Amino acid sequence: MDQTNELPLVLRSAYHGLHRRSNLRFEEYGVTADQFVLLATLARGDALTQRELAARMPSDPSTVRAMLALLRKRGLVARQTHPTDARAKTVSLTRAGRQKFQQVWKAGQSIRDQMVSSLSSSEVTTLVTLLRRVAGSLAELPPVMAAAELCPPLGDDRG
Amino acid sequence: MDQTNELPLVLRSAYHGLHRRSNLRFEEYGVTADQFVLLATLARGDALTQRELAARMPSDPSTVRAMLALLRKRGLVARQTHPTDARAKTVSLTRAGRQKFQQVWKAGQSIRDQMVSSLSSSEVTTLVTLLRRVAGSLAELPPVMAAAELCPPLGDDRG
DNA sequence: TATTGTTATACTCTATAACTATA
DNA sequence: TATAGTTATAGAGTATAACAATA
Repeated sequence: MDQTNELPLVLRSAYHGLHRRSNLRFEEYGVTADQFVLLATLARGDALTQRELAARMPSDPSTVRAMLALLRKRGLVARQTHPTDARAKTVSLTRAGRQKFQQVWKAGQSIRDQMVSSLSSSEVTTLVTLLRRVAGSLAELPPVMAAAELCPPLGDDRG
Repeated sequence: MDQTNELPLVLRSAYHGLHRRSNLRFEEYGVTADQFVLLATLARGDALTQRELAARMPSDPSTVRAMLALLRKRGLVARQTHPTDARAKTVSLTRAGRQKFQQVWKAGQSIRDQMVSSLSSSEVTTLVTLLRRVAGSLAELPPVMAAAELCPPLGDDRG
């Protein structure tokens, strides 16, 4: 029997559980689960432009902007003008932001442990590998669709 | 190397891609990805109470209530008073709701296909199995934690 | 007393469109 | 022309607390 039909719902269940539990656990630190993902992404690769940040999380650029406004107000992230591109701004963690990230990372350890409590370590590796492939498949629009939607049918194939 | 640390982020990436793509695809049908999950849950087990519905999706009861208000206004779901419990109300798909669900289910097929395009069928089975276990581990509060948070340390073990 | 659902309320995330400034 | 970011705006999901009705 093909389990493809069940994959979306079980993926949602797993993510929802993680998200909900993270929000509860992180509440005392004053950050949401999504804000933590932003902090974690900056901790991995500092001084990203807002668009790079959005692409890596992943999230929408305008969503990221709204999140950054909240985090900046709280002094956890700061902006600098991009060294070579005057349009762009780079974003990085402040000292307080790095500290907050480390605290929350530590607070989240029990959730990560819980999450894999019914998996062997090789199963964890398998799961990460398969999820990475799924994420990759869903990341960009498939070229066929993108092309089909951009180009109306042509009468001939000049050009 | 332990990949547990990466699991949350890659789980989020996969889910985010699915969610975003579903919202785009379902837009012409006037339903969101989350509303579709609600319709799908009712399609599987009709005449649920709102709490059962929330538990199965999974989602928060008050979130489900807000979603139901939107879907009821559009004639896709209807409520009946529970046969034996006058407090409760059961929710079910209307004729239009069933039809909408089938349309959107069909529209989502290409997303489900895309999602597993880089997986063999046995890998799909493995992924569903592992995700189901992760979802189960995160579903309820672990008894140890729940007990620890409710009960301050005792000086003796009477009772 | 505990539970189902409602009401009121608020915040976060998400996303689009029109716009400015720069490449 | 295309891109980075802002502004304004809107809607959806999430969640809590106080409340009424019922078990």
